Amino acid sequence: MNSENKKVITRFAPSPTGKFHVGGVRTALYNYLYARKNNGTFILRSEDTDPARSKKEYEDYFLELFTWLGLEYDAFYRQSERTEIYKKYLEQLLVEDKAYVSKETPKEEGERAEVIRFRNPNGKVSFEDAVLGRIEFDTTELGDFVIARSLESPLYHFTVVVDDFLMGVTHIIRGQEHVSNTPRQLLIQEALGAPRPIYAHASIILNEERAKLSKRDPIVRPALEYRDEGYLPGGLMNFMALLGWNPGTEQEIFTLAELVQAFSLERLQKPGAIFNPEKLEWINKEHIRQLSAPQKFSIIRDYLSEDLRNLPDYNEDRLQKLVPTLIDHITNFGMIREMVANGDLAYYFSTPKYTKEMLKTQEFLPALINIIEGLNENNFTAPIIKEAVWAFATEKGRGNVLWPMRFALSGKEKSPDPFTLAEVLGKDETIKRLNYAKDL
RNA sequence: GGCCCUAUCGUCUAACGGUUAGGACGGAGCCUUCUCAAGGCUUAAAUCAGAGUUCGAUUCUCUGUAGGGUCACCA
Repeated sequence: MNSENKKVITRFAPSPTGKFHVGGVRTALYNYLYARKNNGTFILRSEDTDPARSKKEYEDYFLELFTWLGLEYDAFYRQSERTEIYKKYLEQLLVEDKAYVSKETPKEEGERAEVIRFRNPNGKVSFEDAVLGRIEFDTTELGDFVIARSLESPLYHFTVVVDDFLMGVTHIIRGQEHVSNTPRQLLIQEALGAPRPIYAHASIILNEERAKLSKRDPIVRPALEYRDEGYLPGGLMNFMALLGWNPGTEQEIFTLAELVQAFSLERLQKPGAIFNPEKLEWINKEHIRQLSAPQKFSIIRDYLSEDLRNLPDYNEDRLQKLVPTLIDHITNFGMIREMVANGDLAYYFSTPKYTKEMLKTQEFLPALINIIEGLNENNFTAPIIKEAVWAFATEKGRGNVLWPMRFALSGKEKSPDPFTLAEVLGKDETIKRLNYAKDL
């Protein structure tokens, strides 16, 4: 229909009127992916034309979010700094009588006695949506809608159209809640003589009640909270990408770069998609696993508490050995914090306290200690320890040997297996704790 | 209510008009196992309803039903 051969330019245009919610991450991502996929340009634009609701801190919020996500934009605009530009086009429409100054009776506080209304030609408009197909509207019901409070105070529908026009935006990818806004914007475009971009209205993201995500939903917290809870940006984006889009293959785990390669407008879904937190957990876990060992280590260390670090036996060699075990137990790094709070980590760095009854039996501890004494401390790994202890444990009843061993090392009803514990603790510490248990 | 959109397992989804309707998450079971996880294997689970078109409808058309979005001097 148009812009087919032009360089692709997409934009994401949040309004700094609140903390950016996760739902928006998907729209931002799709615009980013499509631009990158086509070697195009991705623009970030702050739609801060409402002085009453826009706040700098909210702009900072989504800027910080973009940094965390690693979504690089090629240009950044602030609509509040473009008043003169809008004014010029407003005047043009006024001169051409495509808009007019209208006398009003203010109904609410802050309303003006005079606004600028668009002269609606009252016809039918239709457009070809990349995901929804042909959509037709009768614009009569829209009336002569307001496009500006005054020459210096333009409203959303107007600024969006002017900016998309001036910035050369070729593809508008946004949520389906915007389809009913499209006719107004089409009308303004025509009045301005602006080319029509391609629209792609992605499915709505729903909560468990099948309603659009709103601020009150516990899962749609401000996007940065996902960072604070220990989700990886790649994991979050991977999950969001799959809400309303699929690659057409059975691949489910993607890096950002892979998403860029796989993305296409054609595979955007029509039906609304429910935000499913369990799948996020799984996807995030897969991303955690793909981290390098040093990355895992340093992130885990960041989630440790001061108290834990101050434990008498705290040392990072031991933490290093603990990493694979910890990674196995988490789907996000916030769970490390929980483990610390629940006391599931303290025993690695301080001698556990427990009573002799909890060991169930001390009978086989001396023999067990003997076996472990015989192992080489430089090759003290879980498989080797298991191999050394297994036959003995089987002979005496595994629960009679393994439970006291594990308990002596952890002081916990639940913990990783005793061999893993022993490896992390090292030979000396293991024997020390076993002796303590034996003599209790 | 007007206008607009949508309809495949509980969820995310796949399927040139011809498939035993596939995969994943979650669930269940089994294996492993001193505990808790992880892991491996297995398994249950869906085409909203009714007409029509067609040799043949998940797929196309219509109607119904259900759900959702949107109706600002917000964006």
